[in-house]
Amino acid sequence: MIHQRECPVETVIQVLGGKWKPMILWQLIASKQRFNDLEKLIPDVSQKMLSQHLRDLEREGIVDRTVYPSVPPKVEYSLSEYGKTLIPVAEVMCAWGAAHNKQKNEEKEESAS
Amino acid sequence: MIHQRECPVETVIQVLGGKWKPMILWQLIASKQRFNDLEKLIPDVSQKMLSQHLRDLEREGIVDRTVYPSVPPKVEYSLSEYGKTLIPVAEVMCAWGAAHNKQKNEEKEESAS
DNA sequence: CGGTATCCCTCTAGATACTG
DNA sequence: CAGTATCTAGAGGGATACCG
Repeated sequence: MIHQRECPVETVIQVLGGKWKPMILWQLIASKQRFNDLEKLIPDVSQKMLSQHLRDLEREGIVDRTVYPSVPPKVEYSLSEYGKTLIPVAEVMCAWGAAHNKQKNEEKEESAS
Repeated sequence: MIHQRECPVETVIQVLGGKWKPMILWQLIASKQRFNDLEKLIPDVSQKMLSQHLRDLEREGIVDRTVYPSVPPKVEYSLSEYGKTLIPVAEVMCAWGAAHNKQKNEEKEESAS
């Protein structure tokens, strides 16, 4: 499938390539979350970046945003049906990334000995 | 396989996340290339970025750099055996990215009509 | 041929403060 | 609760020039 000059690998990197986007995606794969929940689940993210990344993912059609008109306001973010097509992609990336990290750690231990 | 707080998806994005890295990878999957060949194959890349990205990929063990001590100098870049483990990952990403681009184009055409 | 070195600019992300 | 606005720092990348 890699047969074009403009490789769409870049597309995936753009969609997933914000600092917190993989983490957000991973949390939403587990289950839908409120804004505040995501803030707690991803300790170091700022409100600004969380909001911005969620809006990016929403614009790509990956995340659904549901507003409940209550007081206090309640907003739920969830993986859309389309967003679920990203799960197998994320799994493959995750597997290679985990193996790669493991190998790099082993290299570090070798050089330390 | 997505079952940890620190999702290694980020690792893949870091490894492949330079502006020209997917393109470089794609060219090296096709066949080994000299520095100058890559410059021609990737029209808009600067020498600086090509060099830098190649060094990044080399450090990650994905690309092999072979220097032939001749005059004029000759350097060949090729995908390492380890680097080949990235091919299936790139294929999955490529497939999703292509489908995503296609869908976004269709949306644009709809709104234009 | 196959690079480095330097300068500059833009874009992302963080900190902080404020709001419906 | 769920954001937006503003300012700033730092990394990534481009242009240009030079080198073994």
